[in-house]
Amino acid sequence: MPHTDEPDQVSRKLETILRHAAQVFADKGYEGASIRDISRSSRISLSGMYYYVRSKQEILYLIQIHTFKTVLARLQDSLRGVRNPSERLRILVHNHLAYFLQHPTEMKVLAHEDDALEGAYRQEVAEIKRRYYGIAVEIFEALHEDGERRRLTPRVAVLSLFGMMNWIHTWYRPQRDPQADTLSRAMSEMFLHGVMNGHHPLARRSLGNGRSRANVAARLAV
Amino acid sequence: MPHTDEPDQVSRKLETILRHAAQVFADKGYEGASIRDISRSSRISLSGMYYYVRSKQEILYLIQIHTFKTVLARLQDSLRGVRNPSERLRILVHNHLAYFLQHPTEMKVLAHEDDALEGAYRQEVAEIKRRYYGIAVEIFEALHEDGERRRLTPRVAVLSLFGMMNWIHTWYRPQRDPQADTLSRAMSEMFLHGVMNGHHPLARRSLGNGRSRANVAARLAV
DNA sequence: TTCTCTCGAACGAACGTTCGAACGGTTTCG
DNA sequence: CGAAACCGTTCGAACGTTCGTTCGAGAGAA
Repeated sequence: MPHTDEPDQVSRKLETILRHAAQVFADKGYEGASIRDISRSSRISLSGMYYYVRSKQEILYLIQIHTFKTVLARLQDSLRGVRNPSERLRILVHNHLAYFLQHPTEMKVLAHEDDALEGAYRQEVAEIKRRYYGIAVEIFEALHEDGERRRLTPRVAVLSLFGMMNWIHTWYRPQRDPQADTLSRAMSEMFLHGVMNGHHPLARRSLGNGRSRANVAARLAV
Repeated sequence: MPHTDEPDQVSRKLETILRHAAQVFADKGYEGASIRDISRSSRISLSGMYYYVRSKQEILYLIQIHTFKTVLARLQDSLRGVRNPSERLRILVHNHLAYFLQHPTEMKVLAHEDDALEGAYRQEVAEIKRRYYGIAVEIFEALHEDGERRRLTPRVAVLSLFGMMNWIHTWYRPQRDPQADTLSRAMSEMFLHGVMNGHHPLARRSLGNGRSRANVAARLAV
């Protein structure tokens, strides 16, 4: 029954497939999931899926590329016009986590099926990942631009930050854990100032200082 | 040919299987790897493997439980006698990363095949994980024992730290990246004091904020 | 008829697991 | 002492199932 009513029947159905596929991949892993699982879940016959999609790999590719492009585009949008490096860092963390928690299944597929793709698919996703990583490195380097000596390589710092954020898919429970705003503030603060915030790292002042200040810092976010 | 010379022929061969299995699981993922792959790699016939092992799940279980128990035991050993919370935290990070980098394949299997186990196998591993997590939480809470108000839930802080550490298996390259000592110092410092170490978090000098910064930002921006 | 979409049926390959035979060494016992 | 029975170990062959993918027929609108 072609040409019904909606804007684009084909891409709507492809979206349905990808939506269900992301769920199945998130549940059972890419290798553990079968096309039949996706077919059953999306109520499209097994062979019918191949009208919309070339292979199982392409399904994974489409999920990853779409998710990643969206996250990257939103980040660039949110970053536009913001110059302060700390603020830019907080925006990156918030952007990442907000999308993460809003689309947990896609993000799990992105984080967990990192090396399931092969060949051209793999390279295309890697290219976007590199751009995303590059933005983070630039932000990190700007943080230290005012002549402060560097204690960490940008690589280690940025990948550690990504680790914090991406690992969430293994433990986050919506009921139990803070929402995106709270969580991203917490992680930004952790990354920038550590959990011992208020104590100077070396000249450890033995006062219970910096209390209200820390509050304001969190609220003002700069 | 039973009873040759070595101490325990059977457990030696089981170890061989587990060693090769860890490599195969790390390369192709638990679901993506086949018993035949492990058989080929360890030079033991397909059916011969079942003399040493009950099932594919049991192979994964044995790898995970052994690795986890070893890491936990070493941690408890290294922690013995150390009271200072910061020092304890540094020991935990160093213990984790040192083992991680020394046994990268096992650690990847531990970190990546988190929910591949089922039933009793899964619960046994979860129990050890809980103990490990508990130690980290205790250390974190001791860090803040001196009346400082808490900005982070221990849960979020500790799981973020684990995220930093466990994510390493996705990016670490022995040639390129720092060794365990350097890396664990970097991550401990990051966790405790953040990457902005040296700046007080809030007392941001309100200079014409970032002329030179803005320059560089403009150059770097996306 | 042609074009877009759908799907039942089938393909060969690969999967985890099982079975029973065979091997060589040890133990038992006539 | 020699043969038979036994035991721990190994493995080729096969089991039933599931996998990703293909094919060709068919349905309905243009």
